Amino acid sequence: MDPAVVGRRVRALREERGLSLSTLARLAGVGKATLSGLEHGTRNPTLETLWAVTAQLGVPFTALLAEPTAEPTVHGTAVTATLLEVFTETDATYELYRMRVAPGVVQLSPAHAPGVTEHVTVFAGVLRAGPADAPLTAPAGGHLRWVSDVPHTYAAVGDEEVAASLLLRYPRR
Amino acid sequence: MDPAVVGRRVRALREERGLSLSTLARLAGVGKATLSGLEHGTRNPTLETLWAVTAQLGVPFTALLAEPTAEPTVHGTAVTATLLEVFTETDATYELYRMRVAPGVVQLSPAHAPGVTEHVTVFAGVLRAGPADAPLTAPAGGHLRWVSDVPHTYAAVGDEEVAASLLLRYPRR
DNA sequence: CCCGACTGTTCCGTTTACGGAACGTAAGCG
DNA sequence: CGCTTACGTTCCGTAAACGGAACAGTCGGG
Repeated sequence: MDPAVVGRRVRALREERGLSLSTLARLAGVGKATLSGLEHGTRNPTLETLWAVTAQLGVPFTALLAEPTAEPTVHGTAVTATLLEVFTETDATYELYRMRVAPGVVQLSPAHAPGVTEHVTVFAGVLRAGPADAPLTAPAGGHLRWVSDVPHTYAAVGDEEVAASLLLRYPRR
Repeated sequence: MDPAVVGRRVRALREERGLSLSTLARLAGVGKATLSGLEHGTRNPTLETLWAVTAQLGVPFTALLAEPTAEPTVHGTAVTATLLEVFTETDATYELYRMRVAPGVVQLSPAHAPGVTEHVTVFAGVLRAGPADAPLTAPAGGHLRWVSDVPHTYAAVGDEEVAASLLLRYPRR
């Protein structure tokens, strides 16, 4: 586990909220040196420190700490996906994945059950995905949706690895 | 946050697995004194220590850090949202929320920073949301997207509560 | 009985995370 | 231009978390 990762996330969350390092340190009741070191990953923060900071940011620990292990991960030729959450509703079940697509390879996935749809939101890179005969393209920040009861493909456009979230919707039969 | 709670959970998890304190300490690469103090709540463990111990137990941090209910960031009258994950990319950070919208109320939320976009995928119910002057509508399985640097609204259409996932995208400055 | 191997706790010297103060820097204002 | 205010980083003495060793207690075998 990389403390630098935690640091970057804290900094990102702080800046999203428009808080300065000084004010967050004051609100959380920790020293500025502590917070600075935490964000830089040059310190090994204490549970108490982490708690104080995350409480001020209104963020659960989960959001800060990359999942350690035991997460179901699916590996394909180009795609690796880790299951984050499963939402069960009355008429459908949703599976939320964190997805990464390696560049230079095209992955072909078989058809799912009838009515299954996929929603992809691209975080970084450019993704071409969708039905094998008519794939769609989306850049970072973009969103794709298709009905995946036909064979479909995933591919990164260009040299950059694609990061995205994948939401699978399985209608109740 | 009570360190004693964390300690009791670690001890419980360790004993469930039939591990002795000594062996867990050795496996995790921490001192026995450290682990003993951690389980008793008489220490304020370091991120590194927690990581080492939980990794050996095969347990995500979440399981340790009491907050079964977490903290729903109650946006207000109609919407309750809980932060599930934060994704940090090079040009943007993403916050993924689980969202529920109560029927019969319309919620108005203030504008976010420039460039922030919201992606909503509806799981159940019918959602009307988006810029206050031009809201969009989506049924279960549908998807909405808008730029949220203007005031925006959330409302459930009909009597059914809306369940959805909300993805907030904050571009890097 | 002892003995060895094991349990978990306590002691202790070293390492280091802590917060306050001092620092360099940048932006706003007369 | 100063002067002020706020920013984030670095310095530093103190407090405490760290691992190793020594400790008492318990079990099972020769």
